[in-house]
Amino acid sequence: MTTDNARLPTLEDVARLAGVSRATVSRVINGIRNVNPELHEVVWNAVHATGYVANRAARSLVTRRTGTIALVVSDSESHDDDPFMSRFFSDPFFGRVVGGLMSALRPAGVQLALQLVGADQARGQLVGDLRQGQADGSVVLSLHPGDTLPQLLADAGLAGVVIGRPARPVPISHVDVANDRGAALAADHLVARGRRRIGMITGPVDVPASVDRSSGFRAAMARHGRSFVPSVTGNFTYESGDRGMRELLSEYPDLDAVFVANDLMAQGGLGALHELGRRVPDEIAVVGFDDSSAALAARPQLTTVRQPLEDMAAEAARLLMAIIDDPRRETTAIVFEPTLVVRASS
Amino acid sequence: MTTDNARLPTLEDVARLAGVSRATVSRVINGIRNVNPELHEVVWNAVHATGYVANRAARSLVTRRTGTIALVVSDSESHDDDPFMSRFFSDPFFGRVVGGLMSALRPAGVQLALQLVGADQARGQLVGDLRQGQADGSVVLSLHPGDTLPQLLADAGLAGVVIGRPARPVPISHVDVANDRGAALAADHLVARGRRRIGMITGPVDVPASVDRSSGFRAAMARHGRSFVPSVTGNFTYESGDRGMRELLSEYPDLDAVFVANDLMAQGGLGALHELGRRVPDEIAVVGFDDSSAALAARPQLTTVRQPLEDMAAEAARLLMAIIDDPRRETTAIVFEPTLVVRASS
DNA sequence: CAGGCGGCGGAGAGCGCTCTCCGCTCGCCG
DNA sequence: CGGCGAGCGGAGAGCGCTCTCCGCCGCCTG
Repeated sequence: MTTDNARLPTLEDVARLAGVSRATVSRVINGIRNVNPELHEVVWNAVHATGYVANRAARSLVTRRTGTIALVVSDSESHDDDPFMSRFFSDPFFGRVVGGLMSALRPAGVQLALQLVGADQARGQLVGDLRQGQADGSVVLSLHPGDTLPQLLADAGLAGVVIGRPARPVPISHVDVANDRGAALAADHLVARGRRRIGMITGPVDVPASVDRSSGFRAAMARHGRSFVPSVTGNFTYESGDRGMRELLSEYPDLDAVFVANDLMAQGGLGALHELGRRVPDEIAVVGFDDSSAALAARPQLTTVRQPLEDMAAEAARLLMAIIDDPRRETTAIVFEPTLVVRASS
Repeated sequence: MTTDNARLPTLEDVARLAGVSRATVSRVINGIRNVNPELHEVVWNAVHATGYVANRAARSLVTRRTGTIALVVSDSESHDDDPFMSRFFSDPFFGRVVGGLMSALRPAGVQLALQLVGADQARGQLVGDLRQGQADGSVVLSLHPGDTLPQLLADAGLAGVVIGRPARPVPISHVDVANDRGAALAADHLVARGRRRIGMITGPVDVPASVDRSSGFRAAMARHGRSFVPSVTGNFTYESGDRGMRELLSEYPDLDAVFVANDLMAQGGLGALHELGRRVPDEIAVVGFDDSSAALAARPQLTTVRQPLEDMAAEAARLLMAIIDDPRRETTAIVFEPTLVVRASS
C-alpha cells in the first residue's frame, strides 16, 4: 500500500474484531486491572490481526504524558542563529551524551527530542512549550556557566536534570563527575611517575567543571608538598592549548609534566610540544581530561582522566524518569567517580 | 508556582477572555481566513495575557500532523543492545548531521526526535510507530549498506529522505555527495603537486560511498594516464588505515602519495608513516576524505575532501518537509559537490 | 436461603483542538 | 428600496484514547 490515506486501525476496530468494548482493549494493552485471561488473548490476537498501534497524540491528550523527554542544549550567549551549534555538535561530547541517554530511554520506550535554545526570548518559549507537554521532562546541557535555564525550569516546576553542576546553586537535580578528584588522580599519577616540575593549563575561570579541576589539582599537589603550580588559563579549545603550552614553557622552561584541563587543549599542547621539539613523554609528560576521542587521536596517545559521560547521561535519564513518575521527589545530585586512563603521553 | 497541577490555559480560556469563540481564536493563531483585524489584536492580547500555548497532542489528534520529524539511525547488524551506538554517536559525523538538520528545522518550528533501530523486529515496530504518527517523516541514516529500512519506509508510503545513496535503488529520495568527483579532486591535486607514484587505501567494497570514491579516483587517475593504482582495502577504521598503509608500502615501497578513502583511516595511515619514519608530506603525501575533525587532529593536518554534511543534512530536512507537504512529490536525489581542503599533509 | 461483596466488562464522558457548516450582517447592485 | 452575495464569527462534531462510574454476575457468609 503506497497510499497514505488508508485509515489506520483504531481501538474501536480492535474492539469490534475482538467482540469487546474499547475500554477492555485499552485495559489489556495497558495491562491494567484483572482482565479475564481468555479475553486477554482474544484482544491481543485482534491487535495483531489489525496491526493496531496506539495513537500517541490521543493517548497524550488524556494521560497528559508524552512519553518523550527533551534534550535541551542551551547556549545563553548565542543569538538564535546557529554558528555556535555546528562546533558543539561536531564535538563527540554531544554524541556520547545522546548515546548514554538513548541506552536508558530506549528500554523504557521513551522518545528523545532535541531542543536547542539560544537567546533569552527562546527560553520563555521553551518553558511554555515544555509546560504544554512537548515533553515530560528535560535533560539540560548548558554550554555556558551561569545559564538561566535551570532556574527557569525549576521555577516552572518542570521535571529536569542538568548534566554538570550549575554555576549557581539551583533547586534542580544534576549529575556530574567529581572533577576535583579527577584532577587529583592526574596529580597523583604524575608525582608517582617521578615528575618533579609540574605545570597546568586550566580551563575558563567561570566554568564550574574547570574551576574544580584546577582547585582539585592544586589541592592534590599541595598534599604532595608542592604548594606552587605554574599555570596558564585556556578556554578549552585546541588553539588555546597550543598557545597555553608555549606560554607556560616560555615562563617555566624546565617543566617535565603538564596537566591540561581537557583533552582538546592537551592535544593542542602536544602539537606545540612537537613543534618545539620536546619529546613526549621522555622530556615532558602530558595528562588531559575527558577521555574524548581527541585523546586517542593525539600523538602520542593521551593519558587522561576519564569522565564516564555515557553512564552519566544514562543516569540522568533514569533520574529524570523517576522525577517524572514522582514529581515531589527531592532534588538530588549524582556524582560519578572519574578514572585515570594511562596511555603513551605520561 | 512550583506546583505543576495548575491547569494550563486552553483555547476556551483565551476565547472567554477575548470575548470570542474558540474557533476564532484558533483561526487567529493559525492565521487562517480573514479575521477582523481588531479582533485579531484582541485575541493576541488574550493569548499573551493568559500565557496560552497550544496543546500539541490535541492539535496533532485532529490535524494528523505532529510537527516532528524523526532522525532514524539504522543499524541492521546490531541486535538491539547498544554497543555499536556508542561508537557511532561519538563520531562527529552524527553531530554534524544533527546540527545541519536543526538549522533547517528550527526556523520551521519542527521538532527533531531521535530513533535508533537495530534488529529487524524493531524495524516493523518503527514503521508502525511512524505510521501512527510518531513523526511526520523521517531522515534515515543507515550505518550499513543494503539496509532494508529505506525500502520498508517506501513500501509503507511514509515520507522519508535517506542521507547517502542506498546500496540498492529504492523509491525514496536521498541526498548525497558526489563521492566520485571528490575522489577525482584528490587525484587531480596529487598529480598537480607532481606526485608520480600514487596509491590508495579504499573503504569497504559493499558501501556505495566507498565504491564511488575508489572508482572515481581510478577514473581520474586514468585521465592523467595512470591506468594502474596500487591499492589495499580498509574498513574505515583508524586501525585499518594503519594496517593498510603498512601493507601498501611493503608492496610498493616507492609510493610518494596515498589517497585514503576517509579521514579516520588517513589518520591511522599517518600514524603508521610516522612510525615508519617517512616524512609527510616531503617523502609521501596523504589525502583523506570527509573533512572530519580527525583531519584537523591529525599530525600533520590532513588535506582532505570536504563533504558538506551540515548542508546536506539541512537540505535533507527541507526536502523532507516538502515531501510531507506534498506526499505525491516525485522522489529526487540531491547531490552535493565536494571540495578539496588543502592542509599540511600534501 | 438471603444479602452482600468483589471482580470483571461496558457505557460514556471528556482531554483540547480544528474545521465544516451555517447564519448573520453588511454592502452593492438592480 | 429590496434582494443577493460575500465575508466573518459561532456552534458543534468529532480526532482516538483513558478512566470513572456503574451494573451484572457469581460466590461467600450469616
